[in-house]
Amino acid sequence: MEQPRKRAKPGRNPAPAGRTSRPRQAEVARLAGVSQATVSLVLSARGDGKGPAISDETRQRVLDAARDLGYVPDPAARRLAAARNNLLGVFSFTATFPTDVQHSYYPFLVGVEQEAAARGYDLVLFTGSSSGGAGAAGPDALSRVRLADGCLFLGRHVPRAELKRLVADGYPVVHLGRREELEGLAWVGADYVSASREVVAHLAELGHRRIVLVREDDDAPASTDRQRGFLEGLAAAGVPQGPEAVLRCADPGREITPERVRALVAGGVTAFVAEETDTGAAWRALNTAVREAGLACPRDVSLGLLGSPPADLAGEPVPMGFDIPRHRLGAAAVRLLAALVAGEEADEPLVACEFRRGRTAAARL
Amino acid sequence: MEQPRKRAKPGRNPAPAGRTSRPRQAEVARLAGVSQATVSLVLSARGDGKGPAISDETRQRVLDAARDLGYVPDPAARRLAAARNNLLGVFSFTATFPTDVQHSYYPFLVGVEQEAAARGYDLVLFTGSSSGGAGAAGPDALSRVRLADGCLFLGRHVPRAELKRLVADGYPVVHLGRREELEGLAWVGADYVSASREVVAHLAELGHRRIVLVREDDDAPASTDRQRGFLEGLAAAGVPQGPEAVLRCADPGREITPERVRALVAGGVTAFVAEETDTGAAWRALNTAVREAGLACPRDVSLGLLGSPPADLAGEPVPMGFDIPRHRLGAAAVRLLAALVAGEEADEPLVACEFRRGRTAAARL
DNA sequence: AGTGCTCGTTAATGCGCATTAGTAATGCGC
DNA sequence: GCGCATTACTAATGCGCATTAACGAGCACT
Repeated sequence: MEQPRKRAKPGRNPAPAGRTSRPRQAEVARLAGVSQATVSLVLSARGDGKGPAISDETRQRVLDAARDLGYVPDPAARRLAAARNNLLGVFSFTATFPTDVQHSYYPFLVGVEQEAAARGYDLVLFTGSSSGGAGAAGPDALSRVRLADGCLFLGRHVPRAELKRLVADGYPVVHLGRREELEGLAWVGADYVSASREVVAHLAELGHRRIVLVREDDDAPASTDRQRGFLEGLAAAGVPQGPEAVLRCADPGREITPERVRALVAGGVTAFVAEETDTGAAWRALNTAVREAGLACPRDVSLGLLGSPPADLAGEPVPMGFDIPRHRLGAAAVRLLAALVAGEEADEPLVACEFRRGRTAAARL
Repeated sequence: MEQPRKRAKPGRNPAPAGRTSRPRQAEVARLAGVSQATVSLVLSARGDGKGPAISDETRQRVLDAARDLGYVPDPAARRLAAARNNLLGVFSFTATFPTDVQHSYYPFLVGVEQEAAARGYDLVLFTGSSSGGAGAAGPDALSRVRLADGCLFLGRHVPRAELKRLVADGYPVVHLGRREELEGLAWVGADYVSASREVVAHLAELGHRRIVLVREDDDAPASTDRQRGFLEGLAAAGVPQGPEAVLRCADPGREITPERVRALVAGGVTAFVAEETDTGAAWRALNTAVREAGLACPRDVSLGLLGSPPADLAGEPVPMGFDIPRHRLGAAAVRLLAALVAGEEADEPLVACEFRRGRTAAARL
């Protein structure tokens, strides 16, 4: 029998002797007087008593030892060995905490966080924004997220190719906001269509027949959905007016002039709705034009906002419209992601927006 | 020689046959006709040509193979092998934030996020709500942060004992805000002393000689530092007035009355400064009292604010004072933490505040 | 006493990669 | 033609954990 030649041991150097590193399962095992395997069995005990049984006494010794040492499993090792580590990623290409608080994803993150915590997941924030500096963050920028069991994506600047790759690899991904162009991409979104329809319905109930939508020149789903809901609402109210009821402006501030508003009103229009965007330009322009046209808001014309007003208009009367349930959106996203991670075929429906009565809509004179 | 008994091979099952998983280095190696080690060497080539040399031809073959297969490294394995997971924790309690970050901790987090991203770290968010996992935050709640390579702590409600434990274990921890009571705790903070001194110096330059500080009844470092800077500023201006120049109020709203202000002004006081706190009570009270005393702000008395004004006073004239560079504070905290994680002995100095000229201070009449 | 069980625990293994000792091949000098 | 250095690559190892076959002890029943 050939005796294998004794070789020195290559591989990593031992850990730096000086610093006491985080405790490993091996240390817990030593302290508890059991094997590393036992520690793993105890600490990763699955709810369903499937695995090998462990006596209560041993279990307690292990738990005590783990607590005493402050043991925390290494997510990387966990992920490598078990293909999961109870970590959910949140990836955003724009900074997750933008300087402008109002546009931040924070309300959304609150929902995400709550739901994730409730399900025993921790959150890892992957930031794509500044990592590359000049943007060229390399093709593997997104692959960092694979450290987590699944990942939530925020923002519309998520590179298609990378996302597609993740999806194709079967990696659990959920996109915030409707995004159907990518086959197999799971997403959660607010139901702008229904909410917008509801706003129109409300105006119709108040007796309005001629209603105009002011929107920006953008083809994002958030915009087109609102328009669709608006038109559906008109149809439902029995006043289908076709696309001429929509004012699509590249620059609402310039195009929505007092004169134009006055002309429309003179032509029989009694209500306007504006879409919400990051800048709030449409709503802002509409408001200004109406005021400068010398029209009083709930009295002469009714106004609606398909979304929430910009923060700096907090002082103004609350506009009739709807609020986006960012909390619930976040929670829904996590639920969906958790289902994907678990291999289930969950299907999270659109999240409904909340109608807001406000003070800018009144019965038609 | 004892022949070790032949045993069956335990361990993981082979990967589920169905799904074609993404390629590993081994597959790339096979395709390129080299060993896995070579693939690793090629793909993780460090800039400094330290490692073993690889011929250009081999390198190219490997790169081609990797590209053909669409190879993407597994971050979990990468981090496991590298013995660090490039994760930084951010621990905060949602409920309350210390005075230094009260307005919003976004600016701080922005800095954290950017700096972390720039250094290749990802962030793990721990908050009061999620830290308990299944809800109740047990005594070992803080233990969870060990998941990360190091952790940033915000707020003063971090349990001392737990923090101490982490520090004692050599776990890299950085606290936001001066915190010297805990031996060995690294922290970053704004230099309130210098900034407050500068505010006083500015007033002195304008000719003010009798200046009064309005502060709340709190012994937080943020408060005492401001007072110290204030007194140092007086001394530097050659008008040391001792502690009687400080109005320490448990309830500024009640104690800083118009009468009192009028009396002080009658007694020769020409300028007031207030500390910034989470509530902004001192500044608010001072402002109100001055107005109700019938004094015009820059004309009759000059005012200074040792910090930034509360958000709801955004409409008022910008107060003379200083701004806390929250953004840079966040970045500094990450730099410090990264140094600790790397085992370096970095020492992040206090971060300077920015003087703000404002419109509430004028030359003494 | 032997057989067949269940229960509790452990040894051994691999996840995918980085690292490094070792080896084979080649060049170089004398 | 023999060291010796250099170059190019590979084998072996371990990171920390989960998994599972195997093992030993205890027990009941032939």
